[in-house]
Amino acid sequence: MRYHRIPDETVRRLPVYLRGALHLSRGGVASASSKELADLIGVEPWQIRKDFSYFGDFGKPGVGYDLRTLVRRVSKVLRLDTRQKAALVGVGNLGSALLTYPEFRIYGVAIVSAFDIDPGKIGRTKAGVLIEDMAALGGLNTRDIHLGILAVPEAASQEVTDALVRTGIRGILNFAPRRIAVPRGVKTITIGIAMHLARLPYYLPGGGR
Amino acid sequence: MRYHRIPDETVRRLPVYLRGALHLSRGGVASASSKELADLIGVEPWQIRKDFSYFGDFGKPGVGYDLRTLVRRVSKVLRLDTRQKAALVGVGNLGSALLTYPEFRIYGVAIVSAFDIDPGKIGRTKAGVLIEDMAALGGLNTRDIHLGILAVPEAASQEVTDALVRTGIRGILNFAPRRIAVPRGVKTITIGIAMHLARLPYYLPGGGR
DNA sequence: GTTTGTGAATAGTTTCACAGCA
DNA sequence: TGCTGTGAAACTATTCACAAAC
Repeated sequence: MRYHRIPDETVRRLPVYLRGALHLSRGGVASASSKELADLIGVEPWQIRKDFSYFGDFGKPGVGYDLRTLVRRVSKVLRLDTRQKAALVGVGNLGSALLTYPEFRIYGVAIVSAFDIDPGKIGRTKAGVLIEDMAALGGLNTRDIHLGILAVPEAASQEVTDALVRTGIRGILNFAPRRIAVPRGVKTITIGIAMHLARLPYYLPGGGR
Repeated sequence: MRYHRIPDETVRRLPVYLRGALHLSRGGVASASSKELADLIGVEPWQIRKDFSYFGDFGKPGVGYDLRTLVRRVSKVLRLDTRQKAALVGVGNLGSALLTYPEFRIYGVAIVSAFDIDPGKIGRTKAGVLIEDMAALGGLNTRDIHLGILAVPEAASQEVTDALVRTGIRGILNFAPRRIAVPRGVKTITIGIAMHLARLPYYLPGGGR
């Protein structure tokens, strides 16, 4: 195995592989070949082998991958081997849905803190998480929380981002429909839900493009 | 201008440009250069010019792009020049949030139909949309609905997808955390919310990768 | 002078095909 | 024999730099 930088596209696929491996593993399967894994999750086997080769060398020729090892190695690369905590900002419709979203558990990421600006929500508890006043956003640095989930209206997104960065957040999952500015060393991933829906019609058949 | 196939990555960025252009246009601005647009939305100017060059030729050297023209051309390419209708399946927490999601309006896409399996929800109205019985999913082909939004649990996703395809849906925005199988001619875009969050820790600083 | 549109150069990603290990 | 790991080839996308248009 050679020490390559791991391509971003590979990093993007790792959670997919991890989910598939966990699924098989929990079903009692001990090992799987790249082909079996690929068929399960809908990619090509060589893609999986190539991706694994960047941090590599835990497959056995003639056999496949030991799933426990696979899960451990991929988790470690993604830093999901230690439990990650996230703070949610914006407990509106989307934020509320995220608070109860079951999928985060699989990856060992938990929303442990929530903030909103609405006095009607502040002080209440949702999905076991106390909703705090956004004006008092802070102290996350001392609580080992380094991930933020941004589910506020566009107009507030940059301001809230700045507050998150000040209190030590180093990774932000952003649902506001625009790029947010962050200093070097802070990573943002923007999910533009409406933008994804908006490009779907392009691919509709007929109409002669 | 030459007739290139438009790269997928360009198609992905078009809704971003469209949103920026609409924003400026509504603020009373008549035209903008690639640099102005780029600064607004956080990309590089040459990227915008290159992207536009694929379906091209509506900028004026020395001046920039007329925003009305830009909006019209990009909308046409994305097929957002005619109002698009979407059906939502799964009115849980996430589905409910999507029903009230204001961003879809900007692109002229509307959720006009919703389905669920829960008898407690069927027959009720949410955000002005009647929730119908998922068992009766059909007839969308006669209602000019060709987009589907899938917000059901993973276990139901393939089955529901098949039903959607049978009733004429040709584009699916999938929130279930796995690839869904569709026949040729049907496009799916999967948004794996948890998977995006799961790759965020990889980019956290420190830890010596 | 300013800004577009685009070939050419560079960078990044996917796919192939096969040597080598179990 | 079956499957991994990986160079090399093919493909796709980004970035540059500049001639032409206004």
